Amino acid sequence: MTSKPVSLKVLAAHLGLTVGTVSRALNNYADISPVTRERVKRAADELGYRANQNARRLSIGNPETVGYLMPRFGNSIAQPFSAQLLQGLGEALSRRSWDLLVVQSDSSKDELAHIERMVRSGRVGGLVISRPAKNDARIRLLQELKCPFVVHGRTASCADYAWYDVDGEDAFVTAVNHLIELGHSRIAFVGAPLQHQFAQDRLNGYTRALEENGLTADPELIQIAEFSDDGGEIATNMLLELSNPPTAVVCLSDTMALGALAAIRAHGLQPGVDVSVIGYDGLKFGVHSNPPLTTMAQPQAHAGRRLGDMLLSIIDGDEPSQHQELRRAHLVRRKTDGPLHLTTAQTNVSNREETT
Amino acid sequence: MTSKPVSLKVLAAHLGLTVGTVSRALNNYADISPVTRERVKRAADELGYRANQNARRLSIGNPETVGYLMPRFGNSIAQPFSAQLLQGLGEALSRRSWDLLVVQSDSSKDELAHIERMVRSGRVGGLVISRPAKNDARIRLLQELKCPFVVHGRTASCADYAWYDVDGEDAFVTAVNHLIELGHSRIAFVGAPLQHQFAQDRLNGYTRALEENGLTADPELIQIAEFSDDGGEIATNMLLELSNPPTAVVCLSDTMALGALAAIRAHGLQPGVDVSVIGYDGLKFGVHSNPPLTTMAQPQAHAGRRLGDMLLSIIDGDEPSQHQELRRAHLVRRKTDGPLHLTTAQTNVSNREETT
DNA sequence: ACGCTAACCGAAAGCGGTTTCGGAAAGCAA
DNA sequence: TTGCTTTCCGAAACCGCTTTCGGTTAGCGT
Repeated sequence: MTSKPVSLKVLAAHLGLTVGTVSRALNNYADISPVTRERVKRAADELGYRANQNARRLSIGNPETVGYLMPRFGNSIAQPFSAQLLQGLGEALSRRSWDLLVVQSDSSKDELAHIERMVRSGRVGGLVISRPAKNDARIRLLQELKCPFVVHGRTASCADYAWYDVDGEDAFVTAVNHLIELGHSRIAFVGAPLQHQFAQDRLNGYTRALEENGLTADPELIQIAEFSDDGGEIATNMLLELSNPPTAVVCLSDTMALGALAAIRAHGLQPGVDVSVIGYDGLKFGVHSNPPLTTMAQPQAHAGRRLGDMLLSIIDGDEPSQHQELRRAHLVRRKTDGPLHLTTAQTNVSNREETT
Repeated sequence: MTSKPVSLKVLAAHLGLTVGTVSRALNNYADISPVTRERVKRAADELGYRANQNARRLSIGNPETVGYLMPRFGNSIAQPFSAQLLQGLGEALSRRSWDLLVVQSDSSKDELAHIERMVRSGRVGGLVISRPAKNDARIRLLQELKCPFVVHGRTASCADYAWYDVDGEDAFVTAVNHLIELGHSRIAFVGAPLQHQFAQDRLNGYTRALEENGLTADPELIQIAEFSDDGGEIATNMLLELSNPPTAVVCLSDTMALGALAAIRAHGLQPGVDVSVIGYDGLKFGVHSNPPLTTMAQPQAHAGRRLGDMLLSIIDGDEPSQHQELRRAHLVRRKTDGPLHLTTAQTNVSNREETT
């Protein structure tokens, strides 16, 4: 279907030169006279010549491409991050005119197979993965394949690979501290299964902050559910129906926090006055929730760009361990954090309503 | 850095065969005896052999890759669709083990340059673009390059290329009709600049529905602003401060609708009772807005998959015009559409407040 | 005039596969 | 045994580009 592009051969013939000469001319070799160099270049873009990249990359032995493993997402409300991250990655790569390949897999098993195929077949020169599991098989695989990679997030043993992460533990420490300063002491944690490292990190921050303030972490107040708004709602329902419900809850993500708000409202309670909630992510949508969601916002803007630059450096030969970047999230107060309102929260426990 | 992968040559040497034989064995040629075929395959995956794709694709003259042009997004709140769409595209492509390249550009000019480079350099065998402008230069370029492509969305003259779109005009007709059935007659349109075809389509639906109901479209009631929540808020503020404000407003997107809700609340009015609003997109977040947003939901789930399949078919030789798919959006009623409340809406006009 | 260096380009060998073609060995019929 | 297919594999060309290596020509000093 596609019209045949002009090759180096026809360009050379057109010029009465050999392919080698033309190639060197286009690549600014010193052994080509300035006049023929210009002549070649003029002819090249008159004929619309573009070097075939498959051929070129085969020849130079460099795929000039990196892969991005899309995180598999359930029914998460939004992945606004993916887009931003891809954009940043693309920026970093385009400065060298490298390409960005996105890869996705259904199961974690064929994700590994995918990775192996990608790197063994020379399709990518590096990979960026995100949301590592606690003992992520992908990381081990990439290490033994000796394939450069960076990870968005990090695991417990992250000493010898490159990563960019925002400190979830720290974030939840400040979130909980903030709630304690507001007078709360029964603070709950709404989380998701702990196979993902970030889920564990944030839980750790929660418990650490409690301990540091001399509060004992009540196991009842730790609710694990599906990583979605529905999960957040279910978990929060459980919490509110406890005999001694929390007066504040920190949520693993803004998405889960939205579910928490729904649950609270459904119980006839008022988020931010009867029970406070703090989310995590800093989704812009949070401005429009009911009421606007207080959250720990992560500096997401430059993640992709940084990740891309790091990966490129490593491919250039840098030691992966030199490229580790930890950012902090910051509290953005909107309307769901408020001072303790003991009476209201403790009385309206038995309301059970349904959200639409 | 990467450890050298085993090539066909070493595999052949290891087996005491020639590369040609090994290649044919792996590709199930009939002129290879079953026993050596199996022997070769066993050895191949024992040694972890993977055909170098650059070499392979160069040889077969097929990039086996399609590109996705990421829509440039300004400060739009989120691109939740991109992720889903990429996922669908990936699915379609992976069934043939084709690759997906994402491309993005800062300006529309180097987007064209990008495209030309991509196809001329044989990096991609096809392209998918989205959100076409009214007379999209990319489409013309791709046509003259004779490069297979599909577009997500469509322009006015869409007869001779392939596209997948949901009928924005129809959607806004049903939205406006719904509002009229609820008793509204002063219905406003909050939109964005009309260079994008979808913005025009939806406006057309708005005006058409008005006409079909014997209502005259009041130019005052058509507000064009930036394509974002802030834009929606600004536009709605203008509307509410009219001497004869609307009692309902349809918004170009859910994101803009969220801004509209904010403006309405800031005027001390109640969305869904004092002034109705209907968005477009069907964002899941709409459930959590204040109040939950009524919207025209588009069937987004399969877009990527369909687009991918279409593109592959066209690359296989199908006529592009055979692959045109128009889907309909459907109304999902939440809480921002309600019957006409004349009194309240007409009196609270002069409130001016600020949102945070 | 000679020799020597520098400037410039052609030739050719890869890169790692695919695919066509031809020929040797094996099978079968006569 | 001869002759003729099959079966199976090796040889080699090719995909389009890069890069090294020589060799020719021009320019220079003497």
